[in-house]
Amino acid sequence: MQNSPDSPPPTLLERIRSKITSGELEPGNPLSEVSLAQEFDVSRTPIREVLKQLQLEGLIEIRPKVGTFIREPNRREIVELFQLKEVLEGLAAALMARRGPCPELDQLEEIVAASEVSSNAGDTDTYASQVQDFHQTLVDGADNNKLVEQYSRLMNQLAYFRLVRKTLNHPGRAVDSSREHRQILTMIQDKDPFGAETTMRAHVFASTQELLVPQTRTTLSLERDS
Amino acid sequence: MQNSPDSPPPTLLERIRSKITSGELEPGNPLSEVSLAQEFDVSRTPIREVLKQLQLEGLIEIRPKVGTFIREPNRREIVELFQLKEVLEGLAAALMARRGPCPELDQLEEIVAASEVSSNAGDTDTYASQVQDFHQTLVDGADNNKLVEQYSRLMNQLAYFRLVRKTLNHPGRAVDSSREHRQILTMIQDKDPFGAETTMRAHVFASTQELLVPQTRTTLSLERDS
DNA sequence: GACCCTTTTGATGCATGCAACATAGCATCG
DNA sequence: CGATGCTATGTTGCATGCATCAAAAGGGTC
Repeated sequence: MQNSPDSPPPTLLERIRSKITSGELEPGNPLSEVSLAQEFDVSRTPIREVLKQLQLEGLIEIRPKVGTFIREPNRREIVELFQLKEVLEGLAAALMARRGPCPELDQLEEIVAASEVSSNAGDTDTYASQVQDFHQTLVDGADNNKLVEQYSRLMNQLAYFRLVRKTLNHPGRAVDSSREHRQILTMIQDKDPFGAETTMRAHVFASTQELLVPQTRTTLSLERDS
Repeated sequence: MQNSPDSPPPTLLERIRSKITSGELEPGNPLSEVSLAQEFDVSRTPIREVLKQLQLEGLIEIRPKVGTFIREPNRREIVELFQLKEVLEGLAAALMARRGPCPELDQLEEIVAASEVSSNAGDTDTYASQVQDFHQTLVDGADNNKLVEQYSRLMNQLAYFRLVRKTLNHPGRAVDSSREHRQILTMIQDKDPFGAETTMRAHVFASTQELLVPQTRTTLSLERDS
């Protein structure tokens, strides 16, 4: 009994999507309908429906009569997606601050406390997953289902996990990031929507800059190792 | 030769979607696959693919083994969608202000000028379409394709056109709205991203309030008329 | 008359087969 | 030797048929 009773089995859509977002399949790789059909032991028809939807989500590209390929967002698209990420997470912070106490707020407190430990310890693996949790919990805590939907689509497109690790490898970013998380949490607890949103956006922007200009921090890492 | 050479014929997805968003089909109405297949002279297979995608967009609900129905967003969902609309259009205004001169900026100038005329004249029909143009042009002018995508999905879900008319029927709202448009335009021209975003968000918020609390303005209109 | 069980109906879910087309490899010709 | 046209192959696009299931309709019983 691996499954808890109320967790439905993942749909075909989710299973195929996770094959892509998990990085199991390289960008540019062709995705044959027949091979997917064999792999998941269904016919081509449901596979085709899934692929069409994944195309709509921007994860794959279906070139008619040619084939289906995993899409790799180019730099411009990544910038565009991060601009959206900034305002969506900013909105989440503001909504959560307005909302007041809720289960997600307690979770946030725990996550931030734990992440302060791991960031100071330099445990980037643990911290990376805590960063994920922080942002996801914040979006969930906004109590806006449509926001959750749009946000998850966005994160799927970014294949975010592939990128976060890179950022956090920049020494010093983890502790900075952790401090920013604490600030945001405090502002939410103080019911300061404007402050929470502004700080959140600055935080996302800073993380984005780390990602898009990786060289600067890498230079710093050399200093640390010496 | 109705079609201009570079405008592709609307896809099946677009045709069926427009049947829903145009209000041609009432919410709650069943959408049979076979009847749609007959109407568009294709088989059920492509229809099914389209319906699955429309479900993902939130426009319809597919109840397995039962049927497909046009979804009507409830009040809570509408509030959620407008919260998103606020930040997305705010982002668009900020990006456009940062961007500087562009074709869309000139279009905006023309639209605002024309809408000032129609709003003062009380021509709500004309003004309603100009409002549409204003917001769409602003989003287009942000030069962020992902934003355009998310925004259009959002507007489809809102079936916005059905609602705008109601708002503008509130006497006085049109002129207020028009004045706000002018303010936003000026701030974009002045390259003031923060001001443009803030004003845009306030504008969207005000319009939303008009929609969700229709009674207030009706009361005010009595005062104004007296 | 109300309730429950059975039947019927109509819808979707999926498998399969064929058609259409883009691409690559190869033979042919200049 | 290079360019061009042809053919082979693999892919998607779509139509159709059957299986499956939910909900309504009907009949029987209490």
